[in-house]
Amino acid sequence: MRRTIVHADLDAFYASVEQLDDPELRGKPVVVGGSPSERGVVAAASYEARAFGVRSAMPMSRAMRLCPKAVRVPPRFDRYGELSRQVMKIFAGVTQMIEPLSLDEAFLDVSEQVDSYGGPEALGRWLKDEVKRATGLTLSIGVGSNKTVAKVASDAGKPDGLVYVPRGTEAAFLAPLPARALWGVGPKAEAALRSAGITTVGDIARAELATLERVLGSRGPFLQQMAQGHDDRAVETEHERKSVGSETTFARDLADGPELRNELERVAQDVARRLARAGAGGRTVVLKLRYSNFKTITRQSSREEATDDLATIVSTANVLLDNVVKPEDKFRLLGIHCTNLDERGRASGQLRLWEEDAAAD
DNA sequence: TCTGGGGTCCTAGGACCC
DNA sequence: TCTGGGGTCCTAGGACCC
Repeated sequence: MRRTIVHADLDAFYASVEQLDDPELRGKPVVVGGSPSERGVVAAASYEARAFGVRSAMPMSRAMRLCPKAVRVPPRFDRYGELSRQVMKIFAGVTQMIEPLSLDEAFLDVSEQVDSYGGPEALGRWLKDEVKRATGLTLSIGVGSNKTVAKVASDAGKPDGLVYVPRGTEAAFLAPLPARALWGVGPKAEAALRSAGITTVGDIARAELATLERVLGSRGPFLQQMAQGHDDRAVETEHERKSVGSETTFARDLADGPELRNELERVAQDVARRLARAGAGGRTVVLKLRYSNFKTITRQSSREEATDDLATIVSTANVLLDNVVKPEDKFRLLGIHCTNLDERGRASGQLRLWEEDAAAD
């Protein structure tokens, strides 16, 4: 069947919201994220800040060095959630086949609706105009015959883009792009591909399958399919949550002691609260520790019955910590995750993406 | 330059069962 | 005193995405 898939992505979302709500910030470099003195990183940067080389996930200290005039704003996830819901409602007015990927991004299957909107580009234009009118935010749109093409197309047009890739031109559209443009190719895969002489999506499309499997393992065949413009993955409207977690990086490294154990309890409270809100319990408690040298370990413990009980989570995590900690250890991060969620949690998970926190830009 | 926090998925080894 | 093997669960680590 001939499908038409839209990928919609709000531009520099968190930073754009801050500029929307505070006119003083418009036209200025704005960086959303934690403070440099507390080891924060950039969650989103306005395009004015990006001009200085500031990027998402960059240490805030570096961002402020690159762009000393940047205005740093702490994130306001509740506000981003409000606007996200408004935008998702606009999408829902076009089709019920929506797969939100984060607060600012979604796939839409508009196969049934595209003709009545006057075609792919007209439908994309309508979405952009409607979002702009209702919220003041700019949206980038990619339209194509599958998810891969739609996603890459919206990335290609940013910001405020509208890129339509007609059926039959998928492979030609993708071929010149860097391998990194494909979903699932990160720094490691990119480096491994380069060492095999593969740098573009077109190279992946043409490569020997055996080479790709050697370099990328079991993902090789699927990535080649994507690179050739083939992707029959459906837009998934249901999402099962698999885990609930919380973690915190300390402003300064902590050795074992009351301060660290208090942080553990605080993190556990956050997890228990969010489990309760989701109506979920987990059978497995995972303790995550990052040492001052950035080495990260996890230790987990499973039980027969799922739980969302704070005291249980705290005591389980404390025992896991007891089992690994040495007196000379210093930690920069502690996290607790609950996995193997019970049925209640998985069932209620699908609503959360629409309603809850967050991913970066 | 000094590295967040929310997640998902995959791999690989070992225990255990039949 | 030289080997089973398939299935499932648990654990630990890592790549990747936003």
